[in-house]
Amino acid sequence: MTDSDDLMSIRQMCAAYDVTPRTLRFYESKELLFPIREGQKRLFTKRDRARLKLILRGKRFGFSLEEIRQLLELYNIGDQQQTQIQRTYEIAQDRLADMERQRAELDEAITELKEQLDWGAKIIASMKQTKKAAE
Amino acid sequence: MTDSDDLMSIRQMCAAYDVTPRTLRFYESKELLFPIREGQKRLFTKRDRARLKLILRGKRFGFSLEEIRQLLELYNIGDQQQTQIQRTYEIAQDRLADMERQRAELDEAITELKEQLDWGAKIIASMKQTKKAAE
DNA sequence: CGTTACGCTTACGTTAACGTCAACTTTACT
DNA sequence: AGTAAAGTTGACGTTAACGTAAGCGTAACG
Repeated sequence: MTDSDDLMSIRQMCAAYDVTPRTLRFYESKELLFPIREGQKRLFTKRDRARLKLILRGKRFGFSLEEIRQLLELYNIGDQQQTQIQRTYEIAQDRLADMERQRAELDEAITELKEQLDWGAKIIASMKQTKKAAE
Repeated sequence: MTDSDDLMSIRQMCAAYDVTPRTLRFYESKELLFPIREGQKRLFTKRDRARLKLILRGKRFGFSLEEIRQLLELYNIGDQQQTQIQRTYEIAQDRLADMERQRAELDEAITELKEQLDWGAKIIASMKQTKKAAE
């Protein structure tokens, strides 16, 4: 078991994470991924895969790729100067606050939506009753 | 207190909900709002304002305008035929499930992000210590 | 009666995040 | 050698949700 089974082709990546080649190349162009090259071809490392997972999850929360790129720097924290770290740290704090606000609103909306649904269900039920009575 | 103080001009709407005229006209064109007309001019009713609030909240959760439009039909449930109601009802059920999944993921992400931040904070602290020691 | 304010329509411009060719090259069979 | 599979780099197309500017109507104000 060498280091090489740590590397994946673009197709393998696509299959594994359900994305297109275009997407992976796009992410590379945006400096979200840094696959190494074997000649022309891209080879994705374990690190790229970890990053991709975070990217995909980030997207599900509505983060922009640029925001995700900044968050990813948290994982590179050792590379940066202290001021940079502080900045990144602050960005993440803000994001966290945003997310918690979002969750609170989401809770509210879920509750209200559920009420709406109950209401709708009751109307449907009453309509069925009316229909039955008319038969 | 007649019915007329129930009506707002486009500018009043913009001020009240922090949106642009363009946005309101756009929402109308997409059949999310239905302001009445006084000559050429739009007059927004209480109903439009209620809808706008829901639209803006929907957006904060990353719903598309089209999805929001469908959700808004829930509030119009009396107007529809039974099959239509059923469809809308199902759509809302699905959305609700989506939202709950989203919340679960959000909870997870918040937890992980918090851990990352703790980690970052510790590193920063230790760096300050090191710096102090060097002085 | 001119101009400022508000409003309208039409229509082209913009950003994000890819999709979708086209036109190669390289590698892998057969 | 022929060809199919997998990969590459441009470069233009697409959708959503407005922004922005042009050109026009009208209504109140000084």
